[in-house]
Amino acid sequence: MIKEYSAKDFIPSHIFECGQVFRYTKIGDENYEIISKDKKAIVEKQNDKIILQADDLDYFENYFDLKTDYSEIKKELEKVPGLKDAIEFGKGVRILNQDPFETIISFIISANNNIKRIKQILENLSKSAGIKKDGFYAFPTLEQLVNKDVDFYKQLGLGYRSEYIEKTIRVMLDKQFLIDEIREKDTSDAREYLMQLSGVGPKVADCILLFAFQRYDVCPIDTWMKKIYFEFFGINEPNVHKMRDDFIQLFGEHAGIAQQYLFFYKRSFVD
DNA sequence: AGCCAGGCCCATT
DNA sequence: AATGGGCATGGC
Repeated sequence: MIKEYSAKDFIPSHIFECGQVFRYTKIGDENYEIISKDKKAIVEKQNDKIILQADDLDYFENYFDLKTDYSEIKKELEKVPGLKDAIEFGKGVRILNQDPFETIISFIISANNNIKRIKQILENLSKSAGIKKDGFYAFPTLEQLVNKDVDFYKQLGLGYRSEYIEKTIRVMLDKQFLIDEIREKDTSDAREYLMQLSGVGPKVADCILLFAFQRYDVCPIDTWMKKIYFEFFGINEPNVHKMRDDFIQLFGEHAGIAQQYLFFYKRSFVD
């Protein structure tokens, strides 16, 4: 099925290459293939229209969060000194509604890793544990990973993160961690709950909350945000926790979205 | 060749 | 609560 949408506040390259998601392939100018969970879509921007092609359009309408008005959010954030350039640069960024399980596993793997290799590992994982669909491999489910041991992950190149994934899968299987519990908690409690998982620390927890639970009042502090901190506050702050608090105080309830504009902007100078 | 990557775990203080 | 060392692997 195929359907058209307004391209207001929607630029595929900004959405996919701002670091929130890994299973995408550029197939042309503002034309991307995206795999989420066990579904695939093709997205292309043509002038002021977004053309979306997928078997499950409902899923991807929610995935792209088409109901949220980013003009309002950007208007608020632009008032913060130092954000305007980054927002202008990444004006087509939207925060996706990603699958919680896939996001948890993906961002455990993302820790102290580079994006190119993260993408490769997630493809390896899908190919070797997910089911084959029409022309792609679905992301593995919890059930498909419960029988995998540490060596399985090591062979896929996960390195020392193999133990984290294996433990996390086991805890989920034992029902000591329930994804649905997260929705019931406020952001702070949800963050603590997520950090029970092996391989989930403050930064990964923030990414999961931001990318899979629409919690915008977080601020993932990675190596890039550490570099950006000095530009905003003029000091070299060694305490990551304080950095996060300072950013959230400055950016407000949409700090997580501000962080995405900054991450995308800062990284663009390297690539 | 050596530093770095969307950091976390664990021991120690 | 906070600090510091160690860590698999590969991109650049």
